[in-house]
Amino acid sequence: MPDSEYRDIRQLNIFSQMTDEHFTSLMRGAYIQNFPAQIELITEGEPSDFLHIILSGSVDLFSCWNGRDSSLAVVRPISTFILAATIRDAPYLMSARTLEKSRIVLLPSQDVRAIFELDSDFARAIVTELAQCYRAVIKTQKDLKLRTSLERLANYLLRMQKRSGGGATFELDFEKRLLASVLGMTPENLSRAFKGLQPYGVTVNGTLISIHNQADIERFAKPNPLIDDLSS
Amino acid sequence: MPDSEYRDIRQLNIFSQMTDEHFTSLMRGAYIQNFPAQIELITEGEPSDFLHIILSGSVDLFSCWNGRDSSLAVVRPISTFILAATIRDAPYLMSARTLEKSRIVLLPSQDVRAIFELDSDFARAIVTELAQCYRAVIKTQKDLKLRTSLERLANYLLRMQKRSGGGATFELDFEKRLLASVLGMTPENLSRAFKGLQPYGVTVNGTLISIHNQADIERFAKPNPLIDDLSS
DNA sequence: TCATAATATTGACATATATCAATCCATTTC
DNA sequence: GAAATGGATTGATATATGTCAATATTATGA
Repeated sequence: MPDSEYRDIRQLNIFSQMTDEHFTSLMRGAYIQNFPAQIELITEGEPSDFLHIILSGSVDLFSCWNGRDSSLAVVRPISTFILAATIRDAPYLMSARTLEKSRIVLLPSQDVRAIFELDSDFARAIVTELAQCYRAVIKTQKDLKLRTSLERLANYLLRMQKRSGGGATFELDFEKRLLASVLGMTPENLSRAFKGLQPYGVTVNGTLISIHNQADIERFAKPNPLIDDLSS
Repeated sequence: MPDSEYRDIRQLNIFSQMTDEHFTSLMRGAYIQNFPAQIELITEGEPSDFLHIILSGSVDLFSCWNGRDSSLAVVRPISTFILAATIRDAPYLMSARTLEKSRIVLLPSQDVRAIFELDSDFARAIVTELAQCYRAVIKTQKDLKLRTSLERLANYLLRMQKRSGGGATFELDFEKRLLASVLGMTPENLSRAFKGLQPYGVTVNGTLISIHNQADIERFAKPNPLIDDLSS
């Protein structure tokens, strides 16, 4: 593994406070791999053998039941995923597949749990991380239960706008079919939802979104930090 | 606080491994109170001043947005709630209200965080707890996104049946209006959903549920441990 | 015990969302 | 560059779910 990647991983909140010795020991057991697009990295229900770290590319976390499937989240660099399953030594609740060519680090779950027992700063960092993940899912659940699909789309666009600098135009960062699934709707409905936002000054051209009237769309979307603030 | 309650709290997973000294110190700062029904204990958005422990009664965790509201969970004894907000020193994401007369312990969040820094066994116990909470919410999200309301109800009934011993009849443990909100539907729709399960051998009489044909309802509900197992 | 209030149910209807089929459009592949 | 592929859009329609109003049922308190 190149030094720059090693340092990038070290700077993740979850690893930044642990001792050098423990970090080195964790990394010694790491596998690093480049995966092509559309590879299933993880299948729900299987034992959680590895904690994953995504260094480049993007990964879709999804789940299937009774012939249906739904995307729960898209993970981007640099972050870990499947932490809770690793810690609890429990089966994966979601499957994961690469959306594009992606570089992934695999840390054996056993090693992670062993260091977790040894290094209490690592344990505390995991607490903080899990608490944040938990709160993120609660926010998603509120989004799903309290909002219509049109409202979810409007707020999603405002979050993306903020994340990409706040300008009037920005790009969607994955295809609409996937976005529909993340937002809990069908692709057809997403198309119609985009049309439904036109009266509020939102236009779409391929993956390019333009917000012509910020006040209008915000008045409709009513974004709320307790649902839409990604941090905190 | 009576000794028996003190011991009950001590036996919660999150507290059972910490030193006596730290536990005693935590409990010294605790407030214990009996609340009547329908008291709002917590309001979303406010700073998380206390970690709550419910000793008796029941508490509804809910959230509001744009004039709508939805119940996210019902908490029963003996357990803690609002752990993630306490740990992150972040605002509550949900409100909480007593559903009936309830006995609640309030632990100042500052104290919890202080002991969290001192006692690494406590920190590790919190990791385990948060990982479980996280996985529980992910399961709920899968339930919401992958199932229709009829399927959610069917699986909910199967979970309750299991929890109450597995017999053919059992009681709902809160009113249907609340159940509807927890399941993400309206009370009217819940009524119709109960009717919709009759062809699968489910009958309802007030709060008493009877499952006349276990195989039939299971064939319809298709329960899945990755969604419906409360533990793991 | 009755009176009152709250919850639950039902029916009629409106809206939201999904499904299916056809077409359009962009991209890839040869 | 033409064909082929897969995603995106559109229209027609079906289904699921929500809303409103009326009534029934249950719980509550004087």
